[in-house]
Amino acid sequence: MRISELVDRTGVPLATVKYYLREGLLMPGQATGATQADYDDAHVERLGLIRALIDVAGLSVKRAKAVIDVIEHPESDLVRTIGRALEELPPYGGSDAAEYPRAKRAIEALGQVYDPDYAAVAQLERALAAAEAAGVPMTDDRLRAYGGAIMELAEFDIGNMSTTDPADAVKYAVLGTALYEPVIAAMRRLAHQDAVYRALGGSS
Amino acid sequence: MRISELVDRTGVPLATVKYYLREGLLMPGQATGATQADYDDAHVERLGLIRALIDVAGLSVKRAKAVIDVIEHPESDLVRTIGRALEELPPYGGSDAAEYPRAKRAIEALGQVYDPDYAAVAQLERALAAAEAAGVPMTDDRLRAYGGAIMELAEFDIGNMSTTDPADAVKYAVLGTALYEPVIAAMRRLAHQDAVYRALGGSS
DNA sequence: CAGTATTGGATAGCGTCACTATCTTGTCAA
DNA sequence: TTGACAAGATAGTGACGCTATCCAATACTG
Repeated sequence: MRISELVDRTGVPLATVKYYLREGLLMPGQATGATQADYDDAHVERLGLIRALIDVAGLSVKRAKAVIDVIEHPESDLVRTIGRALEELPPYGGSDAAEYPRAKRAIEALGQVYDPDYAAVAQLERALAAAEAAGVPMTDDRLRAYGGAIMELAEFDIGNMSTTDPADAVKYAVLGTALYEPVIAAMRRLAHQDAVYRALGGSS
Repeated sequence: MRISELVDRTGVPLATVKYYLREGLLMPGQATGATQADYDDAHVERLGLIRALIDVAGLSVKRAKAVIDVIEHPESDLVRTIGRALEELPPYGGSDAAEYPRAKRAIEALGQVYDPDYAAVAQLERALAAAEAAGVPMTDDRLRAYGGAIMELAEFDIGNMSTTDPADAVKYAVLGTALYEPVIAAMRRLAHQDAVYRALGGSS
């Protein structure tokens, strides 16, 4: 299809499609001449992915490109590849303190291995520090309650991951992380409302 | 304390503190003269909250102000007040479609009440649509697994909410939502890594 | 085959945002 | 009384994510 049809099918403005092409988020079409190129369903899908990463997952254009690059060119080492992609996902790590006391305590309380090289450790530290600074610190009780529920989530995710195709596993892991976090957040908010509603016996 | 001490204690640059004052995020100090004002621990705490909302929860300055306003001046109707604050939290709802088929199906599958007026319904719809568009659609299996785990989270949260002091409840609900979502996201990522690590038998 | 439309490619501009810097005027403290 | 600091106002900055315009080279259309 021509670029105008791609624009029509996705709803993404022409100028923006060209911008994504320039930035390397969208692969160029098959050139059929000096001023013409063919686009196909892969381009439609890619635009969907780009918008999902930018609009829903909240990534910047640059980080979205990094994530797409990782998915397109996975390394042989699965765990490292996924780790690399996850570092592009928000929240982003600023200065690396090399010391994450809150995160360390939490992780060890849950019986997990504490490895300060994981980007998520720094993320957890900052999230915990922020909650503390704002006056709603993490308690041991809550840590235990959250830990159990989150283990459930994680075990389902990992259990459903393809172990045969590494490229698929990377895509699943990265998109699963980036795109299901908003799903989980929304579901939690709804569950809160439901719980409050039931706690109040259905009255406003 | 003087403004310079506030700057030193929080690490927030002077120009930025003035900016927050201008924008109404930070309450003015007690004026002791035409060019002098006193700041106290409440100001230090507020700056911590502002940075937590902006840097960790990812709010814009304007939305952070809206959240702070709600916490400071809660209405009598608890549920409505919390709802108002939650709409300021990302991800933000764009055009209201009034029809949320994916979210409706999911919510009813979990046995909750579907009310399209909740902002979180639109958020869930967009998150589900994005996952679908990106090629990792929500399955019934996953919905059930997530639903159970998330109910656990929500029940703990609501169970620990103060039912006596409305102002406290609002603060707890809003900050709990805004600041614990990053905590949960980080914990899930770590749980993923832990699960993969154990699935691979400890080898890299 | 003339004429209009469309494309790819390049470049420049725009609006928002979150600061940041400067300047003025007043004031406190030594 | 002098020099550092403060408040308040205003303008500027750099990044970001588009968006608009131009141009030359085709491609369809009648």
